[in-house]
Amino acid sequence: MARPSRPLLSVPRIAEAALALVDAGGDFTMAALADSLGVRPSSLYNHLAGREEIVEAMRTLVLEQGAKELGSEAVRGPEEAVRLILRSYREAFARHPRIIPLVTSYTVSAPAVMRWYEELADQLTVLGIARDRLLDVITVLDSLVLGAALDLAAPDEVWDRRSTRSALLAAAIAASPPGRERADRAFELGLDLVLGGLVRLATTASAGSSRT
Amino acid sequence: MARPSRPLLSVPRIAEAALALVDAGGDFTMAALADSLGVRPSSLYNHLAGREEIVEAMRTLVLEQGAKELGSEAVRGPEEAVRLILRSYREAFARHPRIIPLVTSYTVSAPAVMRWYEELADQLTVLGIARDRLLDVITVLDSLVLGAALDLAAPDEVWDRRSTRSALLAAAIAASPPGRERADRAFELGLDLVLGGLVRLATTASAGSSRT
DNA sequence: ACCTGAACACCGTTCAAGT
DNA sequence: ACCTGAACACCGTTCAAGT
Repeated sequence: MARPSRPLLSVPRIAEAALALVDAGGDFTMAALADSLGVRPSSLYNHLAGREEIVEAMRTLVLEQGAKELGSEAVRGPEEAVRLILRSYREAFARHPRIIPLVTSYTVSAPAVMRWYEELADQLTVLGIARDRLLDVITVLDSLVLGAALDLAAPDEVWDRRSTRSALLAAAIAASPPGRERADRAFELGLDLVLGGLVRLATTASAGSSRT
Repeated sequence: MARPSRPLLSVPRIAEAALALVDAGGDFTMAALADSLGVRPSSLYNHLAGREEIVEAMRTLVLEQGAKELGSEAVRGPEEAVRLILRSYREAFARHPRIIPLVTSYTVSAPAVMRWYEELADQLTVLGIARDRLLDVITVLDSLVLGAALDLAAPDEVWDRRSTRSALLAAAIAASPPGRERADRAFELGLDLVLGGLVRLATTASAGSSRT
């Protein structure tokens, strides 16, 4: 059939199909991806340079979905705003937890991702975080969210109860709800702990610099 | 030459050689690994079931190195103890940051890893964390450390200064030290924020439950 | 401009043969 | 028990040919 009158493929269509494969099976191959699009593997190279660019397109797709919800809610203040930003970022990954391992070693430059960090920087400044501390704080929040997202990709039983000889740890594992519920509760606790610390950091820093 | 009088290979030797390849190049292939051991690829299968088991052996190797330093220092109290545990875990990965992306999808059962969580559970209990909160807290700390470790595997320039239109974010990126120094400073800040929160959590919880 | 089909080098893994 | 060499199916990628 050679060239169709209208293109069968596009970068977003390819990324969506790849995401569906990863959601279902944890990974994708060029052959399976082409198959699911009703096309030959070599056709994909008319739209992207290769597998790596497909992964990049998937990440952009996921984060753009998350960014949509960002401005939609009324917010009571900067602390609440930071909470919402962090939650929405984690939830974007929570919808497709299995791409996380594919996406971890990368350079951030996609506009959709950058906007997320810009909003975060703004709200942290309103909260009172000093300029020279800003990127350290962003890095901490990034670590927490990425680690929490990673936790979502983990198996339901993160810790094997039978492989410990500690009664204390075994009991804690047994008492905790499984999988997603534990992950969600823990993330909210993490937000409480870190944001509590941030508010105090902002307060003490501004008290110290009030004579400037 | 067929079978040698003494085995040329062993699981630890294979894991070490694979780790050297990953440290140098970010990944390994069975062919390159066999080559670096002076052996044919098929020989590896006499010692492990396949590539996946090699990755597992590498993780165990890295975490055992980190666990060695664990009990060696005198400690002033449980908060300091928790700090040391978290630091040593992150530092184990910091020595081989490039394995982190290979190792992120989990099932914790290796004894070396379990001992780390046992010690953490003990010290958190001494600190005053309630039993029913224990696994949530461990999950938060796990997220922070894993996220911070992931940050170590990232390129020197995590954020591309030129791809943002926010003057605030651009200035923060420009002002921050590059690569490892930013990552280290941010991790220490993360420890301060979370542990501060944990101490307050322990205090308020024990105050609330004092009438039990 | 965009899909195809054949061909490429390379990948992880299996297994009978050898000592 | 442990290394070898040949063979396997599969992988991502290239490119001349077709419209």
